[in-house]
Amino acid sequence: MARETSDKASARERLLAAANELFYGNGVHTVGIDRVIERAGVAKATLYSAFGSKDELIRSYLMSRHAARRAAMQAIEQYETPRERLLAIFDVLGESFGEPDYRGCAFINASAEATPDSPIEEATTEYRDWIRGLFRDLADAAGAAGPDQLARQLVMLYDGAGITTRIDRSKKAAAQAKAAAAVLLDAAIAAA
Amino acid sequence: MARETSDKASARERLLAAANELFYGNGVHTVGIDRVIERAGVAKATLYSAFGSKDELIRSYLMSRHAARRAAMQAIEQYETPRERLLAIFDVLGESFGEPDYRGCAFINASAEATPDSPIEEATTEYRDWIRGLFRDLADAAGAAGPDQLARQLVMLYDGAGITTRIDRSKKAAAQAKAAAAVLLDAAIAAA
DNA sequence: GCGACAGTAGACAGACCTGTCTGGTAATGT
DNA sequence: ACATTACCAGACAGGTCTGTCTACTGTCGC
Repeated sequence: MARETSDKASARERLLAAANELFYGNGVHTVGIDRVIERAGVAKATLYSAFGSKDELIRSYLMSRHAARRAAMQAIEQYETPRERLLAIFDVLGESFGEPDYRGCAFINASAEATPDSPIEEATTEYRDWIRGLFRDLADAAGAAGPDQLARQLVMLYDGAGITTRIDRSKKAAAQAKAAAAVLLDAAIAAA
Repeated sequence: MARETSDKASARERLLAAANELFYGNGVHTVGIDRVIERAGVAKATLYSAFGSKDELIRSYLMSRHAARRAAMQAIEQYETPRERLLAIFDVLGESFGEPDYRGCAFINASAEATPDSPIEEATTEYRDWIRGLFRDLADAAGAAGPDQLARQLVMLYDGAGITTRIDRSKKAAAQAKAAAAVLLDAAIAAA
C-alpha cells in the first residue's frame, strides 16, 4: 500500500507529463491515446484505471498546468507594491513565452477544440476566474478606480499577448503588454 | 458554359456557407466532411472537385471570413478623424460579438487546431497582417508615437476581447476594449 | 440528337480513434 | 506461502475520418 501511493503516482505522473507535452504541443484533439501511452511507457489499461477517460485526462492535464502557473506566479510576491506585483504578472508571462516550444495559452487552445459542457470548459473557467481575480485584487490594492473593469481589460492584454506570441511569433509581446498595462493601471489610479 | 459559372458558384457557395456554419460553430477538426456535404446538400465528389481537400475547404472558409470582416470594417469610414475610425473598429467587433452564436475569432480557433505549415496558418497570417496594418495606419494618421508598437498592443485588446466574449461570456468586452484602446491611443498621441 | 459536363448517391479502402478485455509479471502485506 | 495489487502488452470491437471510385441524371451548346 505504500507502493500504491508511490508507484501509482509515478504512473500517473508519467502520463501527465506525456499528456502535457503532446496535448500542449499538438492539440488535445489531434493526439490520440495511443501516442500518450507510448510516450509515457504505460499500458492503456493503466491510463483508463487512473483517469477513466480521455476527457478526464485532458482535464487533469489542464489542472496541472493551472497549478504550475499558480506556482510560477508566486514570483510576483518579491515586489513590494501592488502596482509592481501586478505588472510583474507580465514578466512571469514573458518567461513562459520564452520557452522554446511555446504554443499559446493551453486553456484558450483547448477550449477552441472543446464541445460545450466538456470538462475542458470547467477547467478553463476555473483558471480564468483565478487570473482575473488576481488582477482585480492587485488593481484594488493599488488604488485603481473600477478594479473589476480594469481587471478584465488587463486579462485582454494577458490573453492577447499569448495569442500574438503564438501566431505572430513576436518576441516582444510580453513587454509590450506590460507597457500597455502600466498605462491603463496608472490612468485608473489617477482617476481614483 | 454560362451555367458553369452560376451553378458551380452555387455549389461552391452552398459548401462555403455550410462550412462556415459548421466549422465556425464546432471547430474545423470536429466537423467531418460528411456533415458539411449533408448540410450543403451536395455530393462528396462535388466538394472534392471544387476544393480538392478538406484543408483547402478550410482555407477557403477562412478566406471568406476574412473578406466578410473587411467588408464590415468599411463602416469605420463614416467617421472623420483617424482617432474615431480607429476606435470604431471595436464597435464593428462588438456587433459581431452580439451575434447569437458568436464563438470567438475564427482564425484564432482554427489555428489552435492547426498543424504547422497548414493552409490554416497561411490564411491566419494574412488576416492578422491586415488587421494589424489597419491599426497601425490609423494610429499613424492620428499622430500617435510608436504606431507599430501601439498597433500590436491594440491587436492584443482586439484578440483579448474576442477571447473574453467567447470563454467568459462577457457582453461588455468590446466596450471595455474600446475604452482601454482610447486610453492607450490618447497616451500615445500625447507622447508625440 | 448527342457529346460534354456538372452534379447526385453511395459503396469502398485504409487509416485512426476510444474504450474494453484477456493474460501474464513482479512486488507487496500478511 | 499466498492473495492482492499495480502494472504491461496487445488483441479486439465498433465507430469515424478522408479521399476515391463507379454509376447514374439532367442540362447545355451545337
